[in-house]
Amino acid sequence: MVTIGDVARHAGVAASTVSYVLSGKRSISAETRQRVHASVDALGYRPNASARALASSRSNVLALVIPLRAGMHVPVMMQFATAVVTTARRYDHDVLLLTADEGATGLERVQQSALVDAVVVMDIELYDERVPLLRALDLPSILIGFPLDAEGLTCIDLDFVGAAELCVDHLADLGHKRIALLGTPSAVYERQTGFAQRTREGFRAGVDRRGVHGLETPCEAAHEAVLETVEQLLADEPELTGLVVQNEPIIGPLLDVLRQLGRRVPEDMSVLAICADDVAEGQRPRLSSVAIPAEQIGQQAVELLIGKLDGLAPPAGTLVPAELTARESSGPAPQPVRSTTA
Amino acid sequence: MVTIGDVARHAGVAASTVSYVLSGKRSISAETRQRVHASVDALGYRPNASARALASSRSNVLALVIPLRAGMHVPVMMQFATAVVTTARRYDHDVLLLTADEGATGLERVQQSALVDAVVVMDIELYDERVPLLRALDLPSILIGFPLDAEGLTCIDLDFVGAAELCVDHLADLGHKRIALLGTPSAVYERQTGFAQRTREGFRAGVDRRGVHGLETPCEAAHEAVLETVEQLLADEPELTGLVVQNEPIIGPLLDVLRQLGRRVPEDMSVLAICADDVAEGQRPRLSSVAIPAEQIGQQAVELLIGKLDGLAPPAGTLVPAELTARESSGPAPQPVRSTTA
DNA sequence: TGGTACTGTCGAAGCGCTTCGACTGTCAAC
DNA sequence: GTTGACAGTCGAAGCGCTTCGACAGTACCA
Repeated sequence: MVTIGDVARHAGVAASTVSYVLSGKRSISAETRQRVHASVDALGYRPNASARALASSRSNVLALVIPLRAGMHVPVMMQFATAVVTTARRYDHDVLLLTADEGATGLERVQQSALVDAVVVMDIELYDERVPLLRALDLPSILIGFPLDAEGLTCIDLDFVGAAELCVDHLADLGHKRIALLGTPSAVYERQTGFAQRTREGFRAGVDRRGVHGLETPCEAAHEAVLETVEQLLADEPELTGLVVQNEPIIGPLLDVLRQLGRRVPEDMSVLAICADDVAEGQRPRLSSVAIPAEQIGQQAVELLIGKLDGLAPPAGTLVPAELTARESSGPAPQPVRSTTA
Repeated sequence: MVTIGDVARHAGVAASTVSYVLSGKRSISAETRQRVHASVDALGYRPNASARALASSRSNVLALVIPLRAGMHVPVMMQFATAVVTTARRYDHDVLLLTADEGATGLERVQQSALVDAVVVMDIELYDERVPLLRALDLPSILIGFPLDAEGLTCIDLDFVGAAELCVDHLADLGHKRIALLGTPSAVYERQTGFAQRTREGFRAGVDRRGVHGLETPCEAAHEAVLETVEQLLADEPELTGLVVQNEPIIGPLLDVLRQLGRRVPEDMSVLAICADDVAEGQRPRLSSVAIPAEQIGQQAVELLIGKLDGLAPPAGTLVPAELTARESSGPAPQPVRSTTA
């Protein structure tokens, strides 16, 4: 193991000089700088993370709290996680993985033991138990998702209210009068998960504003559940012609169910999804959708956090604007037919 | 921030005594021990991780290298990751997340900077570039998956050869004569990913041993690709009556395609999957399957690793035995029909 | 020509912990 | 009564780094 002292000796300078060359915190002559860098390379020096953390009280590690709960769609979470790790690395930070089941305790632990400098928290509920803790603990943090009371916290998320409104507008523009929101499993609503609640809120607002008729229902992930839910929806509203889906795992089954029930997409039923673009593209017909830009959000979250660590004042809340991409699954509302087929 | 010195003062002992009480590395009188614990609680003391790591050259952090590659099934990986984190916590360790795209470099980095004590590597290829590095780097490691040459390394995985053989045997026992392996996307084979290769190997061995006729094909994840692949399979082998699937995301589409092609499961076609139990249970009909016990493997991996850190000699390779659960999707082979239906 | 202001470098202190060796009693054994 | 062994505790050193203050040297201005 080669230490900073070895490098200093090799380069014929003091250890502190090596430190300053590496950190750039004081000006060093070009010549010395070069010599030090040469020695670093020659010896293959790599600073010891613990020593550095101890001396500087900065570990260069971020914690990422990922949810492991019922009804969460795993691939999307993974995209967030990946973006967080990749971006953190770009700013010379590593990422410690905390599972949400360690809950608030875990946050306290990593902060008090100075394991991490800051934390990224995913899957925020409207009344999240971690929120008061985060406010109290002076550990810089960013939430991916908005609690009801975001006072004093930095949050970022897709504008789900806007996403739902965009969907309603799109359908209304196409002439649909009776539409439904096929949501997440009910457990997600019961937990008061922010994104689900806000989507519902946006849906309601859109429906009111456009004067169309809107139904809402949660939906579990199993194939059978999808069938039942859709049948129920059609029983409640036989003239239903538009569906907004916020529930990635049921997208495949939903399209099957519609086929099975003899409803063509988009001729008889327009389907709009709030999901990752590749999922939308992967369906047949390709789904019109509002993308969940997980990568962008994850990246921006880390950048805001790093900014905070550098003393920048971040915006309190960042809503990433929703964008709708029209593909093949949405079209003009079918004309209501009476029994006049000949 | 309360330090060990504060605790010592509060308890009226030396700092080293506090340290020994906490680590148990020297015997301490019951009375002192109690006093120290009382002070720890009273002050809310939590050892500083960096200081501890620096002094003891043990960070109590494990690295987890997760794959982010084409064709990997995300939910299963997540199960591994979760099991690893949960188990690590049980042994008082944390988990640092490394993405595979930092590759070998990442491993070198975390080792040289003494960020982690050991590493869990997932998604091993037969000729994995990280394998020689892991052998060279003296960083305790465990691989989830087997490279071709596992000499000097500790590996653990499901016995995929056995899993495939079990599937072939099950079908052969039911009288099936012509079966096929519907595998992972071809990118996974091209990478020479161990689990895919070994499954294929077991399939071939089983087919030979039982004297049945076996086809093999990779399959991409899109719905259309599944349709094409199955049609091709049926064109090549019209009398096909058994399918072994190792490709979680296509399971849903596959069942649809079979329905669409008018093949009833299991009356006309038996389907066996190698997948997580909840996925198998979630289908209609419920799939007969060989489970991928991600949780168990992840847990055992960490336990082996912690053992290694404590100086225990681990077994070189651990193959978790495959187990087949017969559910509703497999049944006796249909009798071959000529055109004698009336 | 002296004062001022940098620039570039060094040495030492200190981050909070572990661990080694040393010291003090106690108690059993001879 | 020594002697040894051992349990229980302490102090000091040191892990590898950052950072602060000091200081020499150079440059510039009055």
